Amino acid sequence: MAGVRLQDVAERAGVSMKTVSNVVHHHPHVSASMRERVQRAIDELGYRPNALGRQLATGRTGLLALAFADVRLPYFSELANLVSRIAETTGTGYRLLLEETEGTLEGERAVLSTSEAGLVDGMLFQPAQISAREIAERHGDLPIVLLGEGSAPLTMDKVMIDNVAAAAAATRHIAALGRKRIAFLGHEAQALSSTSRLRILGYQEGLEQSGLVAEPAMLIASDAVSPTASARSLGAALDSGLRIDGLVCRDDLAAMGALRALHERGISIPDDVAVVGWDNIAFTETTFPSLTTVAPNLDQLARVALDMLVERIAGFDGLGRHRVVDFELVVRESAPAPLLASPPLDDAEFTAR
Amino acid sequence: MAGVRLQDVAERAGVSMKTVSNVVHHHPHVSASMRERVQRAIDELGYRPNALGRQLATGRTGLLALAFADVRLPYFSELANLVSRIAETTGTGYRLLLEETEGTLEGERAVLSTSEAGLVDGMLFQPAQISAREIAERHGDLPIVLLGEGSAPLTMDKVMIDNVAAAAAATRHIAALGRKRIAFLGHEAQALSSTSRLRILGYQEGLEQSGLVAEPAMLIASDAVSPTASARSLGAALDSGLRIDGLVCRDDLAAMGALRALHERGISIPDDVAVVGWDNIAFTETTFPSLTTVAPNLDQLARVALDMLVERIAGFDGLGRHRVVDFELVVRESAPAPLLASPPLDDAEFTAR
DNA sequence: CTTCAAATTTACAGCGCTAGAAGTCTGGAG
DNA sequence: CTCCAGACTTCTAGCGCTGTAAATTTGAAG
Repeated sequence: MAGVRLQDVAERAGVSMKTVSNVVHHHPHVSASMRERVQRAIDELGYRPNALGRQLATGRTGLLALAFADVRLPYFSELANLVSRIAETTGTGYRLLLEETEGTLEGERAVLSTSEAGLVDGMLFQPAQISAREIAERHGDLPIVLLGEGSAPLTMDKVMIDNVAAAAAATRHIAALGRKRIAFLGHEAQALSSTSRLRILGYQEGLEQSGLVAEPAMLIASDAVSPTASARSLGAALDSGLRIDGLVCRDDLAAMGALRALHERGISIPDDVAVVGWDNIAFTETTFPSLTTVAPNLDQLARVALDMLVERIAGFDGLGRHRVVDFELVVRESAPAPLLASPPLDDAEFTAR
Repeated sequence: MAGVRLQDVAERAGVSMKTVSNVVHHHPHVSASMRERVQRAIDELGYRPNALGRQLATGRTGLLALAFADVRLPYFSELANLVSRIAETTGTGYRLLLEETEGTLEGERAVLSTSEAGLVDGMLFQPAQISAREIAERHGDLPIVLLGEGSAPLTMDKVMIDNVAAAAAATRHIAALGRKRIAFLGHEAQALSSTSRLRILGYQEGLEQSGLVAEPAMLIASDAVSPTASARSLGAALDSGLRIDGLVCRDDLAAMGALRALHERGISIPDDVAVVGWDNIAFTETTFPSLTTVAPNLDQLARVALDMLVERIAGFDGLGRHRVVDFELVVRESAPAPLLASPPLDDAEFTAR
């Protein structure tokens, strides 16, 4: 059963290898009788084409690397699931190789400089630390599309959402509830990521658009991207006297941590503090209260990224294309829609190009 | 830069391909001067060995398939992260190919019958639907280790935890809090999975060991493995008059849904209802209240599974080995330790073989 | 019955690398 | 100064499949 080669089938059927290959690939120019004869030999021998031989001959592997910090973060696992499902039906049907960088510089370098070439046809990469220059220098000739708002060389493709606009929309949403003391939770204490930077920028913009003033004291950093770390940070801030009535979180994990910290202190959500998260991960639907959150259009993101990657693999080598995909603010219990009064926000405010 | 072959390096250095290959692999019998000369050529040409050629020549790819229902389920993403980290440092350093089955029979069949051979060296597979017989028939000659308590042929390796013992321990833990009406939440309404079956069995055993009686009405099925579905099911059961004071959940997602359903109805946890989850996913630490849960020793599971798989790949072909790994009950707020009175449970009760 | 173009099928040269056999070159022993 | 073991290198096959070009067959027209 194992180790049956194309040649074996060819001999059995009394034809050339190439004819067998044509049959296997449903190529045209194979007469029905021949096709049947070959197929019988294939079945009798239990032949299964060997991927390695094919790959070497064609130079393609049908594999894409998906590189990001950590699959355990729901945003990434949801992305992986989506990309995997879309990739399966895209092009020749790509499969995914999982590459975790742990969000560290070394991890990201490692992902870019695998000593072996040819293993994957292309890569989807969400960098967090590495600089644009290093990405450009290290990627060799591997087709790559970058995800997220990290640093990106002008020569490479990239897909992201408009973080500033989204953060501003989220912040305005809270302000529209009449909140005046709106804090931001969950950015890095050291080495602010570009993601956090943009979101904080948008937060400030949203405050100003709502006639409020940004204060450094309202920025609550967190040690890690995790509910635990965020709960600890917010808890400490509250315990040391910080008074807030609204909270924009860098991501849903931070928001979940916030729910915990607020509950523990008997602070009611959204009555005392309105909370908005970011990413619209599955859990936001069932937390208590459920989370209002910025929902990037992940499906669109994955499709656009894969399309561009497939084009690159096919040989496109123009300058980098930077695509912006939609987001929307999903309103749930933690920061409900403003009751009435203020006119409903225009849709356009929630949807960027 | 791209397309530099071993041969090019050999010519540049004025040596044979084999010598270059020896240098690349740090093989012995290469004089220092020769090594240096070759290395210079490699650096000058920016040579990177092509994985495909190597793979075809050695017959190994260094890839393992990791197949399970859906990466979005935290249990699986945590497993993937762990396996990926351990595999990286195991054997020759394996990398992971992600294969999602969606938990469907077709998905599982597809994973087992990829038409191409040779792509991966082995597979870690957590089946949910497919029968032992079909697994045995379809896997061809691909080395596989099965994960979880699904159906497994006697000829194949498998790693799991003692679900019955764990469910019994969880149930006794709740009973030890003095609860009498302990329900079970989260199994499939149709086509019970083996996982659910074993856990329900253990639940019944735990009840009986605590002098309680199992009642069919206390089994609350759920449409899907998700907090949303479980919240809906439990909510409906409560609304239609079901009275409970304890709840054993099939998994942490069901438990998270339960928290939501109970909160919505103003039922206090753990005062009114004590809840135990299963899997010890990261979120259990920060839900409100935090979740007491059955924690399989995932690290051990991953290591044992990888060890067996590596042995299979190396040629071992003895009968299937079924390994049972440890679990422990992690006690948190949703079902705290019994206050005093009843003697502390013996450790042995929480740790199986 | 030829004849020729179209339709099929075959031959064969790699894709890039590894591994075992075979060859070449040391330096010390005889 | 010759010979030989041991140390290093080179040779030479493939690994299994595909793509191109050439060879063969087929079928309709003449």
